[in-house]
Amino acid sequence: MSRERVTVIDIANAAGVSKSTVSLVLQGSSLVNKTTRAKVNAAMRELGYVYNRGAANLRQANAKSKIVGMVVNDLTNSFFAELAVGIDSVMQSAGYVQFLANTGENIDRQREVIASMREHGISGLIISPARGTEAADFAALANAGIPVVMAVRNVPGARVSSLTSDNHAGAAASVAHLAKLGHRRIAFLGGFPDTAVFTERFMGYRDALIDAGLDFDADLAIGAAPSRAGGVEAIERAMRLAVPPTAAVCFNDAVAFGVCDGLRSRKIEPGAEFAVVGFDDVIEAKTAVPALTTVSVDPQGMGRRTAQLLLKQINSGAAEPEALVKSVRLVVRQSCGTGIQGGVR
Amino acid sequence: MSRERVTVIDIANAAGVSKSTVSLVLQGSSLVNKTTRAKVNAAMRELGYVYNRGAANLRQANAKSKIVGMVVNDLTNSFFAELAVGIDSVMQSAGYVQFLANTGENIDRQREVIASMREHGISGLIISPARGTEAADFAALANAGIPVVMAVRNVPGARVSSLTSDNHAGAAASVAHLAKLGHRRIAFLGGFPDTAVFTERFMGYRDALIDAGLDFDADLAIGAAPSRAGGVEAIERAMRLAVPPTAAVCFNDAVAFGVCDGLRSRKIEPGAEFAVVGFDDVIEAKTAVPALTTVSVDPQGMGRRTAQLLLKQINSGAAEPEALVKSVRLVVRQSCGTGIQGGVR
DNA sequence: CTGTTAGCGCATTCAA
DNA sequence: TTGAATGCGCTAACAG
Repeated sequence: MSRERVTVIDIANAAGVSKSTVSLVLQGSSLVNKTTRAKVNAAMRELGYVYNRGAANLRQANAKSKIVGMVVNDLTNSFFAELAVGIDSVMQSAGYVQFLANTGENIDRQREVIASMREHGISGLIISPARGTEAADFAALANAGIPVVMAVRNVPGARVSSLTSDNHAGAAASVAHLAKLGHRRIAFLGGFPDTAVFTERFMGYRDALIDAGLDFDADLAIGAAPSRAGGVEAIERAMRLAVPPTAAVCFNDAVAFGVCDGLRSRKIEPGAEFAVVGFDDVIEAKTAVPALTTVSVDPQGMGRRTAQLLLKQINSGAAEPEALVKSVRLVVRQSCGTGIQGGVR
Repeated sequence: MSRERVTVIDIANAAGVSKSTVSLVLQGSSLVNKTTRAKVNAAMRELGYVYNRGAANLRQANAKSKIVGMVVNDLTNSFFAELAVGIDSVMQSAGYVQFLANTGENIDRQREVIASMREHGISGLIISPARGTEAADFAALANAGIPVVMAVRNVPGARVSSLTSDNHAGAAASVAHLAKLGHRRIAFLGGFPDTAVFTERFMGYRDALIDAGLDFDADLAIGAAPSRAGGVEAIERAMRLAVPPTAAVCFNDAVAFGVCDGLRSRKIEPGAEFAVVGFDDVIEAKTAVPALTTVSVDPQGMGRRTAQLLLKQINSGAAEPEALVKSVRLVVRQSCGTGIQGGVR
């Protein structure tokens, strides 16, 4: 039954009052009589009235729409899924609804969805930009006074807020941790030097080596796919060196898993005989490999902070002040869980 | 610079035409002169005009809003994240934008977000309902002629479309597979009998045993948490039986991992000496354990089909016909990947 | 406390 | 081919 839309005027008639009285009731105004209010509410319930935010928003001069956009480069990556959940959590509490779009690193799609979201009246945007995103992609938004905050990834020239994790510090902390355990040959395994994230982590590793009074040996930095297979490959190459490492900082946890696989196939027990540290990118909180030290970023917490930052910008009206926030919770810990919590469908 | 909103009238003035001419250009009408069209387009570009879909939609009598809602019980579970990506993919292609909300199994939140989405004018809803969802939760939507399709989970009494996977057939296929390999003592490990999914899989297991001419032995059905730890626990109990099993159907892949862990700690090689089959719920496509047979549901494909179903319902106008679709791709395969693809931030 | 009037940005008649 | 008028559902002034 595609019922006709029930409008304020319908319920006004039903309640025997005028539209504006109904409007006042809707806004919870105290200027309306209790009994009148009750009658109006009753009518709304009976007729199945639903508030039309689109119309309301249209009327207000330059109101904020209680809608935000959220575009993610890869929701398939559970890091971003967790990020989305964190964002969603605070947005819901703040009475917002969010558009979600997955770009899959496709920049044309990204442009389309941003344009589409604008037409739909978002009052803010959180974006983890696809590779190749340019500062110009945010010009229109910024120009229209719509706050944008970038999460996880950053686009150099863009004059918008951003919230990224401190990759440099994380890698440095990992090295310091291993150095303190007595390791002197520490490898950096996995990843390709074509991303900002890689560069940051690698530089952190490099700088920390020097800080710890250790030499930087280029042979110990072995690039490989940021996957489990890549980790296997990298550790194989590493162990074939004349003087193999005794510990490794891995580009991410997938690589770290692969490194553990490779070590085990050589009858070396990871953790005990060979120390492995990995960034919690892929599997993060849900999984933990015993005796594997991880650098954790808490994607949900990052999402919440991102959302809060956007809300602040929206409310402050002046979206001008582009706060370039950096760093989030990032701890080196010894994990000991049994891994892979049971998600249930 | 919180610029004033640029409206059709602004660009009409700039182009030296009337508002309705602009409107015609916006709709790509062929009733407008080429040069005029060019002038209008130029003006739009210069002034940075953005189409206001809210207003446009308000004007039309009972237009469909090109917005759909999507509420998920747990986006943290990568099965649902993949599902969301599949849905997003076809919705984007169809020119829709989608609201996303994560309920975290909280039914009050679910009611709130559904109400909120209605107020924002969704023209359809895809929902993987939180536990405890009642048929009545969809009454308002259905009454307003807004199509709803449930994904993955089903709510018995609800008169809305749904798309669920064929759990019974999957479990049965697993048993048949193991029986053909010569196994006669096949266990069902993990999960708790408080969910429909468990019941369906368990019944599939049970029915298939009988079909294969094997006895159903209640001792071989061992409940445990649907997690890796649960899998360890279940296989421990199973192997302590007087006549232990030689193969197992696991409630999900997390359990299967745990079972493999448990077997290895007993120096039994999973796959070779003991056959393990698990549903791909948690880690699905991204991970694969060598020599572990999995029953795969392809969440993205399921998402795409779900979205298509919703679009069909939206376009058919009459949302009445609640098609109770069932079953999606579900194959028994021998996986052999290295597992955990490298997601990159 | 409640009703009247006007208009948000747009699309759709109807004339010109 | 284009301009003038009308209304979608709602809020914002004012009057009463």
